[in-house]
Amino acid sequence: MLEIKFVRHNLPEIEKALSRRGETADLETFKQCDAKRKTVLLEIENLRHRRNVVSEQIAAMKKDGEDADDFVTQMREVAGKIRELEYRLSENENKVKQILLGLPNIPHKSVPAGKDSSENPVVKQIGTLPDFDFEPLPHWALGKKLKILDFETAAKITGARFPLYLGKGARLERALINFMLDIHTTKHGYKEILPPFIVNRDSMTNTGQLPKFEEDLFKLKGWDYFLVPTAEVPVTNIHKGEILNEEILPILYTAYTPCFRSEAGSYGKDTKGLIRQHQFNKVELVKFTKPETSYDELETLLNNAETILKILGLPYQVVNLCTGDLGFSAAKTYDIEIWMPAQGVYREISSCSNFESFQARRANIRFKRKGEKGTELVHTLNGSGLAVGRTVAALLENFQQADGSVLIPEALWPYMGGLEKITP
RNA sequence: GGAGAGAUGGCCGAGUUGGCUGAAGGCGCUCGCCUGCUAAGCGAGUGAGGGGUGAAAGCUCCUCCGAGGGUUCGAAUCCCUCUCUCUCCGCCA
Repeated sequence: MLEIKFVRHNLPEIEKALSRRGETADLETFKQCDAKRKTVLLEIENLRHRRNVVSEQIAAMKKDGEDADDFVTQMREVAGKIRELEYRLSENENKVKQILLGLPNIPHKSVPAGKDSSENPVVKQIGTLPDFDFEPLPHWALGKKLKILDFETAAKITGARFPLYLGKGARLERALINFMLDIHTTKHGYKEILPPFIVNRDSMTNTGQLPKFEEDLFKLKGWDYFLVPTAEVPVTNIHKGEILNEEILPILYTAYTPCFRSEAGSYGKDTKGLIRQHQFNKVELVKFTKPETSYDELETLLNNAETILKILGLPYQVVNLCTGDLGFSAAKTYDIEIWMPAQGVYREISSCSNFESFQARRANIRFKRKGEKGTELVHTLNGSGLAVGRTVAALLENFQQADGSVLIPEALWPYMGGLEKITP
């Protein structure tokens, strides 16, 4: 959410930012309701003041045994008027709030203009692409041959777009989760979190999934609860409503969770393999920072995620999401895209974003500077470090051998019980 | 699932026959004093959000005692609903 004062005084800029993202909003209604809200509020405050003063007077008179009936009658009328105005106020406030909740974040000035993902500039490319002297298989075919992935059985158990890992495949997934968490906690200074996998509506609203994107979520029947689409939601909400001390910032959390996404509107896209599933595992990085350091922290967050790929030896590129591709809550996002040789494309494996105060304002996460009065909103950031299923897919495809086996990166050997290679 | 207790400021904790209590007291924190050092001591200050006014310091008004609603001239205090926490019983990984 953007600050109401900012929106109020920068309507043209908001409009411009919206159009850069290819979006629109009903700013005219916002203007009207906001103005109305203010005049009504002023009127209410005046009446409340009068009521407070006279009520005190009534108290004094009663104490002295005087008759205050006239004042009481008067105030009865005032109370009625206040009630009426309060109703009108809340009507306008609700409209204003709904519009505010529907406004996406303002892109940072370093975000390039563009209409969609095809216009995301590549920031860097790391690693060398594998050069096969045979036709590389897609990971789903490898998974089947190696008997470590079985999507047919998963479909039998649940339905389409669910993974079933078997044997070494299950072990590999678990190894990667532990490996990633270990790197982030021991090398990068993050604190490990294991959060609830189900969250309430308030938490989803704070991070921006709601109210706009409810159709992307799995909702529990009979509860106003949702399955987490990313650990970002429960972890960011750890500090909701809190006023943090300056000294404890930045706060760095890393968390493994499964992620559940309805993938509404993506039918027919990436139907094969581990790329687009209703359930996948992810290790997430979350930061709470002071405003002046958040963009530096975004760079280190990106580096922390990249480190995983560097250690694993997987080739990737980093793109800077353009205005048209930027997520709703983000002010700036880098995507890390992993090379998938069988398809000959780069696929997103991590998304690292600075939300500035957008989520903090909704979640009311503030901090206090030492020796200064008042509070400020923190900046929140997060990024995948990394999506585990897609990492498995990338490992299989990039490290496949002519004999159908797949080499396991050395860093994972201890996590695989010494296994260096998966063979059919 | 059954029975009961509770939710107050950064923290602890008073306040429920409704009326100068935005909230005593303590801790913590900030500034000053004192003090060979440390500790202790003394003095002052110290919630948040919003509005008006002002160049600013400030002054002033409104709101907030888990959330929402109600009663009342007036509610932290009374009533209702919800959420959460704790205790006991039951059940259970």
